[in-house]
Parts: sequence; C-alpha cells; structure tokens
Amino acid sequence: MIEEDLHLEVLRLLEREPDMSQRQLARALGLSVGKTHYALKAVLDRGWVKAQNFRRSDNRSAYLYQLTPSGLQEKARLAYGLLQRKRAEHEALMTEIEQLRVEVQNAKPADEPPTP
Amino acid sequence: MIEEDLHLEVLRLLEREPDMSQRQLARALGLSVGKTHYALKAVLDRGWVKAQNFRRSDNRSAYLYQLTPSGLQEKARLAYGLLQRKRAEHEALMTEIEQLRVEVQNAKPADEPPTP
DNA sequence: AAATGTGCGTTCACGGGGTGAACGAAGGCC
DNA sequence: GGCCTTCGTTCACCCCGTGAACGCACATTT
Repeated sequence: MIEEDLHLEVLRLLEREPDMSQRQLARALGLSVGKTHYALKAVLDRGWVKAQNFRRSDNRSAYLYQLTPSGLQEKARLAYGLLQRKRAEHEALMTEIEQLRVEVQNAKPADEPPTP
Repeated sequence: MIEEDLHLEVLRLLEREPDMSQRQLARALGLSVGKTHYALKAVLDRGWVKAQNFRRSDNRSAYLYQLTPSGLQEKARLAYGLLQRKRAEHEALMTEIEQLRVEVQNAKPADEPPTP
C-alpha cells in the first residue's frame, strides 16, 4: 500500500471515529501497531490531525485524534489522486484482461466448455 | 507479485526465447538475479522446464530452458487462473472507483470544474 | 600454451521494512 | 495502598529481495 493511501485511510477512519486507540486503528488498517504508530505520527506532523489529551473512562482512549481543516482538505486531495490512479489502473486492467482472454483462448484444445 | 504470476511470466518468456541467460531473464522480469534464479529453479523442480546443456559461441548462453509438455499445460492453467483473478479484481475496482467518485464529489465545494 | 577476457550459474552478507512483545505511564477499582 | 487494564512508544527480530562476488567454461589474445 502506497504511503498516500495509508494516510488517506487513516484520515477516513479518524474522521468517522476520532476516539480510536492506536491499536484499534492498527486493527482497522490491518497493520501492526508499530507501522500504525508511525503513520499516525506522519499525519500529526503534517498538521492534518491534532491530538487532544482526552481520557474517557468507558473505553480508556487517551487522545482524540481530530482532523484539522487542512486535514479535511488533504483527505479530499488524496481521495482525488487515488481516484485518478484507480482510473488509470482500470484502463490497464481492461487491456490486460483482453490479452489474457486471447491467450487462454489460443491455448485451449478447441473442444472444451467455453469461457463464460 | 504472486508466485504463480512470476512462474507464468517465466514460462512465457522461456517459451518465446529458450536461449535466455538468467541475467537476461532477470532484466526481462524486472527482478534481481537472485530472485530470478530461485524462480527458475522452482519451474525446473516442478518439471515445467527442462535445462539442456547447450553453449552457443555467439551469445554464450549455457543452457536451453525448454518448456516441457506439462510446462505448456501449466502455462495455460496459470494464465486462466490469472484471468479469473483479474476479472474479480476488475469488478472490485469498479465499485471502488464508484465509491471514490462519490466521495470526491461530496467533498467538492460545489463551484469547481467538473470531474471529467 | 599460457594468459586474459567475458558471460555463465550460484551463493550469501547486507539492508529495508513490517512485526509484535515489552516497557513506563496513567487512570479505574478494590 | 496495591492491582489491573489500556494507553503510546520503542526496538530487537525476521522475512525477503538485492546485487556483488565467486568458481567455472569457453573464446580470444599474446
């Protein structure tokens, strides 16, 4: 996963649930606490998220990780960049699938069930 | 890159040019000689490729890496598996793009040039 | 024939990067 | 007070790809 995508995912998760621990965040991201910690540090250092000291007794979360205005803006920018990349990926994938279809068709002994 | 895809790519390249050195193969795969060496060893161990002692004076290649009949069959099987995976990937990508499109659209301040 | 050069297959010390156990700190509970 | 839990943080560990380096076999040069 590209670093930009990781930051975007962090921003998305924290916007929905600012009261997440780093371990919850790690589980949601499918990453280790170490990697998650440094990803969170990255968005904090960039000023996209502000950590407010805050401890609730019910879930023990130590901080509120709240998106800053620039964080919201960055989230949109990252999402747009990702969209563009996904669109390019989509086009590449289409031609790749077509080439694969031809390759598979040619390799077939011509008496098998047709590819759906 | 999944190991299966690597094996398929090796089979494709060797079918087209059996007189490739491991370094040529590595360059074509975009990998190191080490990784390439072990990928080649894998297809040799599986019996998909047979190495024939063969040295030509013009290009110094030491072996001919020829696909066996089972290698040809495996190449078709791997290609078909890859096609199926690519199709699934395509569907996932479509929904992801649609979700991203909505997300980007919603984040827009409503007075910007439209997304093409 | 000997020396040198080139390309071969093979190996392995190195480094980048993710992991998760472990740490001290801080609050809740008895 | 003592104990437990969860917090953020760190860092030794491991996985895995890399590419320099090795020994070898032939070609070329001296």
